[in-house]
Amino acid sequence: MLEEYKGKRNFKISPEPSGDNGSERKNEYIDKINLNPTTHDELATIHRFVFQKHKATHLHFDFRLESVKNNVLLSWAIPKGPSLDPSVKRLAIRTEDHPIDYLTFEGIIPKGNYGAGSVTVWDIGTFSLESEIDAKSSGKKPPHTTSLSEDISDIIHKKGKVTFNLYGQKIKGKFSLVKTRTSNQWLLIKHKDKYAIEVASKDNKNKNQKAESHNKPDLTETTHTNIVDDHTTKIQKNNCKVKEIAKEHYQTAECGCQLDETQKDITANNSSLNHLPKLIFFERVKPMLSCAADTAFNNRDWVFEIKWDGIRAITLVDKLTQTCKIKSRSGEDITYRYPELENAFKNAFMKNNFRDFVVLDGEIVLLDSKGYPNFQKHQKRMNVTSDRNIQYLSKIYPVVLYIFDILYLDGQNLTSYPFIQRRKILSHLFTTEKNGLIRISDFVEEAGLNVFETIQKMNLEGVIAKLKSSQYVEGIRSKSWLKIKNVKTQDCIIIGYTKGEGNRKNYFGSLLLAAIDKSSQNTTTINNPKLIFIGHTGSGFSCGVLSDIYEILRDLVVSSSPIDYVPYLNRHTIWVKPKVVIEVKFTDWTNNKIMRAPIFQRIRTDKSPSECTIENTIDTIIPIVKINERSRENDLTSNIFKNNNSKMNEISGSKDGLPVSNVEKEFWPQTKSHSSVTKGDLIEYYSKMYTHLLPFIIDRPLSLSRYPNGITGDAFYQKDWKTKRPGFVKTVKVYSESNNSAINYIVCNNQQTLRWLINLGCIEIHPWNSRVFDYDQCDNVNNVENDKCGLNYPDFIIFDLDPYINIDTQDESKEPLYNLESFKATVEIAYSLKRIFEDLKIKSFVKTSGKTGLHIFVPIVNYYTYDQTRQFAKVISQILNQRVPNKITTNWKTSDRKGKIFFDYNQNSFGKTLASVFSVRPVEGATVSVPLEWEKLDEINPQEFTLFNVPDVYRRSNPWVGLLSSKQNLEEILGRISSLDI
DNA sequence: GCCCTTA
DNA sequence: TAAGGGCAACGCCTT
DNA sequence: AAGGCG
Repeated sequence: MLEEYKGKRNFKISPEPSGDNGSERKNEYIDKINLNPTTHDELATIHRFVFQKHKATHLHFDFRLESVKNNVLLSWAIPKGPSLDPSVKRLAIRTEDHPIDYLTFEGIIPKGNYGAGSVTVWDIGTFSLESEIDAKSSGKKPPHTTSLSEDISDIIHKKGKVTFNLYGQKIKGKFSLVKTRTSNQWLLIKHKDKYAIEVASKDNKNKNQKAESHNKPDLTETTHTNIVDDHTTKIQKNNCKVKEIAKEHYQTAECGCQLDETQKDITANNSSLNHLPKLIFFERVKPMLSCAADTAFNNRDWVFEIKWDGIRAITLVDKLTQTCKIKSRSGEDITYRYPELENAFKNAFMKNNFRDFVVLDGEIVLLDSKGYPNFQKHQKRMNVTSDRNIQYLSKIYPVVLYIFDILYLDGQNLTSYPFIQRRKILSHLFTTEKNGLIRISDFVEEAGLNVFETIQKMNLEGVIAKLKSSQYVEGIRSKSWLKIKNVKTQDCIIIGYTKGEGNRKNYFGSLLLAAIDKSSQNTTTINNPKLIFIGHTGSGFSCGVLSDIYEILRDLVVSSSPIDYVPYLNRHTIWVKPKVVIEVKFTDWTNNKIMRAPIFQRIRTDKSPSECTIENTIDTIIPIVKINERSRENDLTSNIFKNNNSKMNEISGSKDGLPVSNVEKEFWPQTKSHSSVTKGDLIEYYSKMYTHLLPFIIDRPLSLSRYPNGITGDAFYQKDWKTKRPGFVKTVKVYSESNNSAINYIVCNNQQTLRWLINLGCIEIHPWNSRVFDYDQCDNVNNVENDKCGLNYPDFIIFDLDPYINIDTQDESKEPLYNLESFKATVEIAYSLKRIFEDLKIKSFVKTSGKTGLHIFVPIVNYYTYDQTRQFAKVISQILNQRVPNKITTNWKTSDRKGKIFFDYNQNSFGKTLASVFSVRPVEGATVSVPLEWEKLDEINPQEFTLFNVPDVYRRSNPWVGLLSSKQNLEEILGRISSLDI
């Protein structure tokens, strides 16, 4: 009987009853529920039930009914617990039978076990099966008994429906359990009787009485106090006031997540939310959400507002400090993004009728010149973080704030007031200017259909219907706020599909859609209508439809696109004959005439492709860019075609299985001297060279310089890695004075990381000149400069020689020759430097920068700080300047550098980097920074060393092999400087 | 946003 | 029933 | 390039 129960549990670990205590019914449970059976027979007729509160992964209720016949507890898990409202059906999932002992079980099921979490008895009592009870006496005189001949387990197996009366301390009255079509799913429904509480009814006298009573103390208080789950322990340890408040709030919220709105409001009223300091209230409050509804309606109890297409914003306006604070739907502080709103509030402070502060709910909207919301423009603003851009954008694209609710006023929580009253308060509060940035969102009573018609004509996003009497329910999708979206629909022709991922890998991921563009009819004939691409849809398919459509499409596959021009592809595409018609809904047309967020609705077997025309839309049609105008799109398209037979698999699959992307992407465009170099070529180069490269970058923080679109595309620097990364990628947090916080640097200590970096578009690698000593110490302001961290102690002194730049003669045709000339001049200086080093008996190493300069490394023991090595380098630069007067400059100013070699000793500083040895440089020719023998330096042209030949040239020898082990002592060297001949 | 799974 | 996870679209900004 | 947002 209890095999399933036993099989799921390990009774050596779990305190739950094993179910092996024999079958004797014990009096003790009966005693607990205050019955005094006098005979054994009477005892046998008593059927008991229990509701247990089970804090497992989710808080839920376990409902158990005793089957005397089988000596087990029939069990259901009820996520939301019982409801006393007959109109509320509660899902009950049938779970395995439990032993009778479980009736009074309370305890903690340890982590890792089945049902891990705490179990408490929430209500316990007896029940009687309905069929045995005289309807009149139902609920009045509990008979507590059921005939021995009928057992609940029989009814359940036979009928899939059972009705019974519960006689508990919290839960009383008639209930039914009804089986649904899906296996194991039942519904627990309260019948109408004197215990029922109908929340929905308006003339309900027991308004304040809860339909559900999860918050009542548990019956077994004493036992319960021993049951402490992780969460409460944690909270109990914090006893500062704020945390106490947080605790209360959390606990009500924890229950509240399962409550319906009426009860949620009541708990909010009773909680300390009413007295919260303003900041705490503001920070904690979550926006109330709305449920989706299909159609608008007319109803006296409702009001209707425009659904503004913008960004939800909760605002704290503080009159005392003359500030406002705006937070987004997710709780992020976004005040700084909208300086114009801050200003507007400042100006409004004098003119409003509140004393202290208010908390408002609204939507930030960017309006176009005609006053219509423009979300696409808004997107350009909403993620911008740089101050300058924010200021600029706030002037050219200012936003407005439509306020539609007030949650808090001068220390008073208004969330439990009826909506209509809150709106009254709100309208008395502000005198808003007609074209000011702070506006109150209008509403219309009753006439929802009219409002919807109007917003449809205006092409707005939709309407929100709000129940006049409703309270503000935080963070909940409440049915008292309904969104009715102005959705558009479109019949489309499927022209292709992409492969699905994850559990959709055996089907398609999305469908490529096309329709007939009426506006270009003049270029087409009736027999050959012009199909244009209008987007991908990947949502709205149920399991069955997914496979149905897939089966249909598989027979229609063709080798190339059935339409002339597809502006972009998001992944590998399989084309199909344009035969199948579907209907999708979508929110709007984007600027490129692509549907925004299209959702599959249904297959239209009743329509032919020729009927799929695009309806006229109000917004202006912006012509789609031609292929030639957008080379990037062109590239993407061709890449995807090429991928079928490309070396993508060769590179990603066979070598090490690390994922790479867009290997065919052109990173260096073709030139007279070389064909184009792809990202795949770059990956191949580094995979050949990693043994040479890795020793020079291990344990060194990296500054990434990224070129995701090749050397001609936009590039950016990146130091702080904030998002996720593969497990093999090491990082180190380094304290930064300028940020007054730690920067999380990438460290490349293995081949996989190198591959990952290259795939991110890091053409070159920029390591620090010092290594991490202890990865856990560098984020500490006190350690970052001492030897615990290690990063302040470089391994080499570096000299960066850059040839003169002649700004006047930037003529690309002369470039190679010109470069060689300046390189030769740099070599001369390098040799002079080398002679100084020889005089000082210093070992030095040279590499090309990969461009026209040279990098000279003097390896040292890492005992000296950057400040010391920089001083040393400065001394060397002075000596050099005396030996070769007027040939070098250490001045950054380019005018000063004209005709001279720039000798940069300032690179010997904390956090400064150079492109590492064997780095490919993002310049024409895909040249590489290569190490050289000093003697060979005047024989080579740095342009000769490219990503293509370096692996071969350096396969056998590496002039820098001894570098890392040649750790020289600066003090000895300094001793020799004084006796140096200039 | 939608579907599916989970309890 | 309803919350959470997985999978999709598009355009945008960020690093 | 990849993540995150609405």
